[in-house]
Amino acid sequence: MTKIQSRHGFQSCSDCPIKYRAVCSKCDADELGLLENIKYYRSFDAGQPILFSGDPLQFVASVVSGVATMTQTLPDGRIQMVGLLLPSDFIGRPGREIVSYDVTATSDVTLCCFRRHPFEQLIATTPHIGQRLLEMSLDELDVAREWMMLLGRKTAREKITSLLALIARRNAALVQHPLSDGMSFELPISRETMANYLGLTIETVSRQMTALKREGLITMAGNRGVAVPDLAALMLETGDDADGTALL
Amino acid sequence: MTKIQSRHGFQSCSDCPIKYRAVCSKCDADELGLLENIKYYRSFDAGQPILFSGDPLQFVASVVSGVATMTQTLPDGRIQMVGLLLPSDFIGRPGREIVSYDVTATSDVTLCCFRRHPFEQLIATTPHIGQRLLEMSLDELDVAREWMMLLGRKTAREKITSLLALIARRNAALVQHPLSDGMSFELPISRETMANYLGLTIETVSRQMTALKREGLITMAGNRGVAVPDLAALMLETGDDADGTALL
DNA sequence: CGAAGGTTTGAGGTCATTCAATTACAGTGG
DNA sequence: CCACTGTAATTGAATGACCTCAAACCTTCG
Repeated sequence: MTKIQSRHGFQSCSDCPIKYRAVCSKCDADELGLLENIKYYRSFDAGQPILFSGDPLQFVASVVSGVATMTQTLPDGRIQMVGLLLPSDFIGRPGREIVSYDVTATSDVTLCCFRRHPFEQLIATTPHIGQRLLEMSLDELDVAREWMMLLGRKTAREKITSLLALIARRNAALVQHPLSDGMSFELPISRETMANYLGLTIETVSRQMTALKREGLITMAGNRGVAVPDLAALMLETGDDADGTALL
Repeated sequence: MTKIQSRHGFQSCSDCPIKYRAVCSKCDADELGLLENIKYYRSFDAGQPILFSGDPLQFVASVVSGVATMTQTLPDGRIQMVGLLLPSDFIGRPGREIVSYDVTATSDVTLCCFRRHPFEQLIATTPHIGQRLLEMSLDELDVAREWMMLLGRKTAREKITSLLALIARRNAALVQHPLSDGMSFELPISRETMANYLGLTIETVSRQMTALKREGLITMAGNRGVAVPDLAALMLETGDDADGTALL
C-alpha cells in the first residue's frame, strides 16, 4: 500500500521545508503532535485571494511555499502593500476576530493552516509557540520599520534599488550562495506589485528600471530576470550605508 | 521617618500609572516581585537622547510618562520616525545585542528600566511577560502597517489630518472623554517631529496646517493648541473610511 | 496567429520640495 | 515688566520629482 503523494510534495512536519524557521520551529515532538491535530494544508493558485479584510478570521497559517502579499486599500482604491509573505512567514493574528488585511497569492501558494481557536489555546499552554511567534513578530517589526524609512524618505531610484538589493540578498540566502558580482535572480513579483510595495506607480517603477538598465547597473532577461554586474554599485544607489545592512 | 517622594511621583508597581497597559500588566504579585528586583527608574529631559543606534543594548524599558520617538537616519541625514513612544509603550528588543534605532525624549520622560539579560530570562521563565509582549508587538505591527499606508499612498493633507485624528483619538482615550465636536488638545510634538513622522518637510507640514486653519477645519491656540469644530469634516480629509477605524 | 494582459514610453500637469526670507514664540537677564 | 536672543514656525517663489493620461509595444498563452 503506497502513500499518496500530496500536491505540495510532502506528508508531515518532519519533511516540512520550513520546519527550521516557521512558527513551529521551537516545538518538540509532543508539541508538534498537538499542532498536527489542528492543521491542514491549503493551496492557492497565483492571483487568488487568500483572506479578505473584514472577514472573520477562521485560521492562521504558515506559508510553506510560494509568495503572497498583504495589502491595504483606501476607499478610493489606492493600494499599499504592508507585508510580503514568503515561505515560513506567518499569516493571521491570534486574538483577532476579524481579518485586517487583504492577503493574495502572488504565485502558487501552499499554506499550513491551523484553526484559530485551538491555535490560540496552544499559545497559552505551550510556551514554545508563543516564544517563536514573539521572535517572528519582533523581526517583522524591524522589517516594517526599514520599510517605513523607504516609503517616507527614499527617492524612486533608491526605492527600486533597495528592493532589488533585498531580493538579491534573500535569493542568495535561499540558494546558499554569497552575494557576488554577476549574480542573477528572478523577480518574484510584477511591476504592479513592486509599485504597491514601494508606494510608487507602475510607470515610475518601469522608468526607473529602464534607467538602471541604461546605466548598466542591471541587465535584464525578459521582464523578470535580473543580473547585477556590480553589486556594490547598485548598493550605492540605495541611500543606505555601504554595507547595506539596512534592509534586513 | 517619612518616605522620600521620588521625582516621578510614585514608589512602586502598585501605584504605577501604566500598570494596566505595560509589559508587566499580566503579571501576578510574585512575578511583579521578580521584576522589581531588576528594575530602576530613569528620567530624561526633553530633547535628550535615550538610546543611540549601534550602541550595546543594556536595558529594555517601559515609558512611564512623557513622549519619546524612535527614528532612523540615512547616511546623508534624512530622518524618518518609525515609532512614537507613549506611556506604557515598550522600548528595546529582548534578544538583541545592539540598539537598532535612535530613541529620543520629545518631552520630559520617565522610564521604568529592566536590565536586559535578567529580563530575557524572565521572559523564558514567566509566561505572562512574554504573552503580554507578544500582544503589544502584534499591536505595534498593526500600527506600523497603517503607518506604511500613510507614508506610501496618502497626500500631505491626508497625512496631516490622519495624524491630527490619531492624536485626537488617543487624547480622548487618555482623558476618558469620547470624541466630540469642539474638542481640543495639545500637539505633543513639534512641526519637525510631525514632518519626520509623516515623511514630509517642515514647510509642507506648516503649509497644510495653515490651509486647514484657513478652511476652518481646525483652530489653533499658539503653536501647539488645536481645536476641532467639526470632527467628521476633519476625518473626511484623512482618506480613510468615514468611521475612521483605520488609524488605530 | 491572435487576443489579452503586462510593460514601456511620451507629453504634460501637479504636488511637494528646496532655498531663502520673514515672522512668531519662549526663555533669559536686565 | 520688557527688551533681547535663539529657536521654531510661517510664508514665498521656483524647481523638480513623481503622477496622470494616453498610446505603443512586448509576451505569453490559448
